Amino acid sequence: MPQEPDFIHDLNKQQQRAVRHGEGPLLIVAGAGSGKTRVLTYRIAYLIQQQKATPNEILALTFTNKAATEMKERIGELIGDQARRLWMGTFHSVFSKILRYEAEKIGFNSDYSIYDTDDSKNAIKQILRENSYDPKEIKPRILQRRISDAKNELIHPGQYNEKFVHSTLDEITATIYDIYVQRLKHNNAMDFDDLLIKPIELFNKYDEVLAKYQDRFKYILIDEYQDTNHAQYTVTNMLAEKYKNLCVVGDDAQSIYSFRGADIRNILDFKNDYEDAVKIPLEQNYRSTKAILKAADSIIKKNDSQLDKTLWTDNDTGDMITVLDNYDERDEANRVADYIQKLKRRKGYDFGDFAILYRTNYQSRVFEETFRRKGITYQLVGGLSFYQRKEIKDVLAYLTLLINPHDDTNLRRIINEPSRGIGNKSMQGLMLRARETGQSLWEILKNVEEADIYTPAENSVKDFVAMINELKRDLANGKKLIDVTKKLLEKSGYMKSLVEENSPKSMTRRENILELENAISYFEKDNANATLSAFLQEISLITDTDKYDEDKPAVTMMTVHAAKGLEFPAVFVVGLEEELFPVGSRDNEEVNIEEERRLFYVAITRAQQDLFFSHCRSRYKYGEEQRKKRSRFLDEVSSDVVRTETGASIKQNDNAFSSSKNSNQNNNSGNHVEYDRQKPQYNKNNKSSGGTKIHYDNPDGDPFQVGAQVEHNVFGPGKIISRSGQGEKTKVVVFFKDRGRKTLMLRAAKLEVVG
DNA sequence: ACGCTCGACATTTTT
DNA sequence: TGTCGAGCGT
Repeated sequence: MPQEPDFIHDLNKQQQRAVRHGEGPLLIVAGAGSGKTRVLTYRIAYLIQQQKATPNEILALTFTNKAATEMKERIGELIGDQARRLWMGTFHSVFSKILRYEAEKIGFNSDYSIYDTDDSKNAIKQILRENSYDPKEIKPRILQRRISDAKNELIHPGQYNEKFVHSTLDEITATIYDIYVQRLKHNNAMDFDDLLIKPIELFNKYDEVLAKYQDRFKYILIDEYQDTNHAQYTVTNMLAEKYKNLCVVGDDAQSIYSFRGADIRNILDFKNDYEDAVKIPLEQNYRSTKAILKAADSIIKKNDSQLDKTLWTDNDTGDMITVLDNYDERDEANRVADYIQKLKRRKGYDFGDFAILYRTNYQSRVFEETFRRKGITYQLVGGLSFYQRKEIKDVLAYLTLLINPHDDTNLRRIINEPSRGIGNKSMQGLMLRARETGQSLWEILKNVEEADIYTPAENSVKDFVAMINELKRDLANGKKLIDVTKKLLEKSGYMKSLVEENSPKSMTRRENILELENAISYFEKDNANATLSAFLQEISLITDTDKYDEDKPAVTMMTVHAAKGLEFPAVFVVGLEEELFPVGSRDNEEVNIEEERRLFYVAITRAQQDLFFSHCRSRYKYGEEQRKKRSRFLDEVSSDVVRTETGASIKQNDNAFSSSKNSNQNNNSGNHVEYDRQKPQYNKNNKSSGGTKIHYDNPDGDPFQVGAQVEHNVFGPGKIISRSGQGEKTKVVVFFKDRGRKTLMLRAAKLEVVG
């Protein structure tokens, strides 16, 4: 056995144990900031260096491309170029590669399309229409969700029909599920869930295929194991069955993907699944101050079930966490911006040291506007990804058609985009014919004269078919992808119609298409034998989260989900209000409050030095102003590590504003009361939560009351946020639309009430 | 067949 | 506040 590499000494005792662990199952319970990625990368490098396995005998699975890329790079630094031969990537990308080799065995072809959530929804909507359901009554989103859940639980349409039908909606789900699965196969398409469950089908059907991959993968490592769902759990256990060299890393406290079917029991029960599993906890946190860690710990303690572990740190105590109490989301953004500028001056921070974390993507908008106005550079991660934009999906649909013509969903998407006279009526006829003959839409189009449709449309179809055929020929003749794409954009009239539209929107779309062209060029340059098929499958699995650049000197804005695994010197967790964080329920689904709490825990533990919590008393939703109660999580945080801006304990700073004049129309309060009833200890433990003190007098004669719309001769229009003092010394804080918050003496300021 | 206007409805979180 | 689909007029 070769001598141990020097790099092992970079690690602490527990980390070394994890890296040195030889054969057999291994569970690493890695608390936040405990050097988990480091252990994984070192372990892989160690296995190779100790000649336990060659790189292509190691399978390492992550949840994001970003994590995979980063790990690959770091392993490369330890062992050099051979790192490139590792089987490392997201579950979805690794299995989509395996499926490309094996597709024929399960009735697909290796050029299969990958449907994202939108494509699936479209397919479902179409199926609903074909079966005389109204997509307005039966929402495709709900069905897609149910179908996805079933798939991840490995419940086939037949089983679903037998065992899970208790209501009308169940019945419809069973029907549509069955047709949906057939339809995707017919289209030679797989959705995200298929990429996980088709390998299981494959392995169940062909022992020798399973044996081949079992033999190949001597060591299997899984990151973020707490986020695996049943399908992922099953497929990895199948693969690990021979050698049982399965190493899983995770933290039950950071399980935040149950909405995607992630089952926290997978990590909690690992020791039951593998009796001889070795469990190694990583408990030293290298990331955060003691104060931040204490806040995190006080939150996670409120949850019932968790693996036993205690995080500790040698780091400084650090500053207390500051709670920002804002009037509304514009106020919030302004003050966060001010704090960023202040900290930058005082502590020598760079914009790249800050992160704004929120629960939902739409919250980013106000921050973007504010930061642009104040000259703060930022990078937005997530939201609508580049590859989900309409124009990009359109172009990709054209390209998909060139290799997978039977993909009706993508064909339907672009057959009349730009409009070329093939309207709804004609399409109805063509699709009906396709369904009756069992052929794909493309086959009907090829022989369009046999279908009985209007002559002008028929001619357009012929032109369309000719165009696609020509492009297919080009591709077969080895024409470069980028040239095919450019020709396609020209021949289809897609570019022309954008040029003619000549709006700001169409300009952006043209720019995006140019960016796509660049991506294609790069792909061709990087991959000697680049195929269109490989390109399309690769980019189907790219998300915007992957393009986060940690070296960019810009404030990062992202959801807490997207921030998992990252760290920042200074973090603002914003929008800490009831019904937002924790989120409000939807579709009658119960909110998993423990998961929301874990999410908050993840948010807190991203911070290294400085942490801020922020909440608004009022927030616009769907263009309407809503009163907000501050998040229960603020009351759950250990009160000796948080303070208000003035240094006071937040416990005294009650939520007076939202319970004043508008309390009777506050539609959140009902939910809150209900929560209190279910969990009376919440009120008992946190005396501050139920107060209904009225802070503001409301004498009729004085129009300058809180909430009044006012106009100032210099500052312009605004709204009174708060009011203090008596008589001549009465002061008001006004939030001006253009100038932000100002404190004014009522007596001196020339204020007028408007409206 | 197309394009415009109006109204309904939506915001969790992601591969 | 924004997007999407239905309905109407051309």
